[in-house]
Amino acid sequence: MQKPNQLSIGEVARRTGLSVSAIRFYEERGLVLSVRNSGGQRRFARSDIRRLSFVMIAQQLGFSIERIGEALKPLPLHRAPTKTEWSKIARNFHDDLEQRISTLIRLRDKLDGCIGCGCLSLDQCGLYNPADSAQRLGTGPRYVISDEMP
Amino acid sequence: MQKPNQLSIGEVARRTGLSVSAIRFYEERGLVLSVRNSGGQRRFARSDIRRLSFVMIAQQLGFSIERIGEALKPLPLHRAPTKTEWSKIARNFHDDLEQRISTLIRLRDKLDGCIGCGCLSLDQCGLYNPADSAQRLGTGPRYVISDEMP
DNA sequence: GTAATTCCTCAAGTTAACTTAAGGTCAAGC
DNA sequence: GCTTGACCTTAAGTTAACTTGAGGAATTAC
Repeated sequence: MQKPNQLSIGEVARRTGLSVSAIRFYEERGLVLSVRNSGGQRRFARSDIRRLSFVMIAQQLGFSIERIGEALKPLPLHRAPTKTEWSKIARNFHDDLEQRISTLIRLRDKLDGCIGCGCLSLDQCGLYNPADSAQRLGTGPRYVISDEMP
Repeated sequence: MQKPNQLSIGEVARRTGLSVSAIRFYEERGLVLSVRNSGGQRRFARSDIRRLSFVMIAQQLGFSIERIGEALKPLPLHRAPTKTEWSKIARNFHDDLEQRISTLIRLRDKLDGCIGCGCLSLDQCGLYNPADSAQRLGTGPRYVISDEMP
């Protein structure tokens, strides 16, 4: 009773390499959408494999699933997107990457300037600039990196 | 009863901009060491301010506290480190940064090559290579990105 | 027709890097 | 001598991205 264009979650898992639980999780977060069959089981479209592949690639590039969800919004759910639609998204990610790279390079250069100077104190070193940081890659709370005076 | 070279945790917090709880946490993780006064309160050395500043800088560069702890191991606890000692560590971080940058650049270039090609599938795209990824920047479990067959 | 898979839905656990809260002690000022 | 304010400890909460487990239906395989 499996229509040709309807994949079970297990099949999608096998084809993408994702775990079943991860796919359910992605659906919960709105990255993919499925329909249910008469027995209440999920059925995915073939095009969702590509969609999920994109999710995995974007994660490798270091994007959060929230960000990826944002990026995927313009794509149609449950219909294969066109090349143009994909490329728009890719270009968007490119710019983001570009920015992260240059931030990192700036920081590295500053570190180079500082090696051996022994000036490691926050007010002098110039390396410590909370504003343009590589921050927010870590996880939990990190509420106040800003200035004092509450 | 505060000796000149003995700072309370509150003072260290004020001078570094860290929160008191963060400093306690760092101590627990071995990034700094304190002694206790007669009443059981922590006393830090002046040199710990610079040590903690370094921790903050390293975090901006995107290093985990575990990694930072490793890096700080060769430094003497509770004695101001020499310039040579500092610069050795900085150089170490530099190499690490260098590597992260080139990985990111490689990925960006691949993305550039892919923009608009519409080939987003894991086996074709060349963008999806779990091995040299920007991975492990995210947080929780991420046990299996590898191949199947358990 | 029944056993073995696969799937479903919660609820709770995991890591990292801290924070917040609760309940009590220490130190400094008046 | 007492009242703030700073400090202490321990336990539990927070985000992200999932996993693991429990208890129960739906499918598939023989």
